[in-house]
Amino acid sequence: MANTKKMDFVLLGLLSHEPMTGYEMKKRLDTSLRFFWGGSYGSIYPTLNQLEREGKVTKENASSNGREKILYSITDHGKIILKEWLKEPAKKDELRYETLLKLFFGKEIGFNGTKEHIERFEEKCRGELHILNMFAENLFHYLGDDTHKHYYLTVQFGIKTYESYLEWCKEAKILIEEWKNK
Amino acid sequence: MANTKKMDFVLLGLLSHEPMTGYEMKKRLDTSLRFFWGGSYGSIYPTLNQLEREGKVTKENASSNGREKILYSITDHGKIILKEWLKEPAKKDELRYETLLKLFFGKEIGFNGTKEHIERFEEKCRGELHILNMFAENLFHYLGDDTHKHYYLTVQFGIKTYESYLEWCKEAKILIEEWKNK
DNA sequence: CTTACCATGTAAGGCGTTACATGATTCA
DNA sequence: TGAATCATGTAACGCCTTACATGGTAAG
Repeated sequence: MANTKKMDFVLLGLLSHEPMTGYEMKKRLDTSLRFFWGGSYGSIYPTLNQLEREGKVTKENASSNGREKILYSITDHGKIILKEWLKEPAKKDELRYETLLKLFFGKEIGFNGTKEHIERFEEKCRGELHILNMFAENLFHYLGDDTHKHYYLTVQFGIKTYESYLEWCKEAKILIEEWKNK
Repeated sequence: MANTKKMDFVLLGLLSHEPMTGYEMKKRLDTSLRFFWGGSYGSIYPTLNQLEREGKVTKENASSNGREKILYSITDHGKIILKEWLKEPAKKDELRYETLLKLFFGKEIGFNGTKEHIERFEEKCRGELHILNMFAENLFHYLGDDTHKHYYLTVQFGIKTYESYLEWCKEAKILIEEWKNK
């Protein structure tokens, strides 16, 4: 069964930016990467241990006072593995929208139900777009740095995407109104 | 552990359009739904049997000559279950793009590597957009029918999305050229 | 003093893909 | 006659989330 797991590369990638704890990696997944990737502690911590066994990261005890804390760093070997993967073409770009599924089968609930789904989606998009715009604004001050430049590209991708979603929402609602009144 | 499985609703939804075989459902997943949903035989056939045990679909032997063939139909109970789910707000709209992951960590391979990823992505988008445009053209002749109207909405969503992806590719490549020459 | 946050980890179990297994028909 | 397509299904196994378990610190 093939290697479909990406978490190791995600964690190596984060550590290529700077050493950090597992907890911090989770936060990055929930903020910077949240638009296009995710992951839970249940997959982060075991993967981190696996990476250490494979010599791709090193642990360093950074507990202060009584608070447990493990700082992870990427090794040279880890960097090589990461680079190899980064150079390979991306294999899977996948979108899974329940909203579209419900729209596709929407005949069963009628245009009013469909419209409600679109309006909920619209609200969510506005929220996401707002967050991404803030990210972009902040990032703008750090564009001297290559890491931030790459980050910026993905943020711009998100902004473009959500803007087009919102346009679609508008048009879709107009279409539905037309269809309803016929 | 919660019910995260959606395949039952997908199959019920397809059968709400018309009775069909498991093989045909797989084809729909690979064509009409391919932009926003997927699934393999390994999850289709077992789910179909489960749905029958639950009284949500019925089987009908439609073998002709020696070729095995099972036609599935949705039951009244199945329709009720489907409608209930359709009325609920969508819970998860998820995008997982390896391309964006490789871009995010792109510092490790430099702007040339990043640019290659974008160009590959661009080509893929052009292909997808071409397919979606053909779908839209064909669908245009069937817009009298509500099922096709809902299908049309999702196709328009895909078209908008890929068009914005292509715009982003163009802009991202310009940015990268600027960054490279500095 | 209590809530939010920092911090690490395991166990159970669901979900879904890949690979395998089988066999008929249609078309070039 | 060989390749593509129609057609159904199972087994192994990997991956990931949810829920649980634990405990310290900072701020109000």
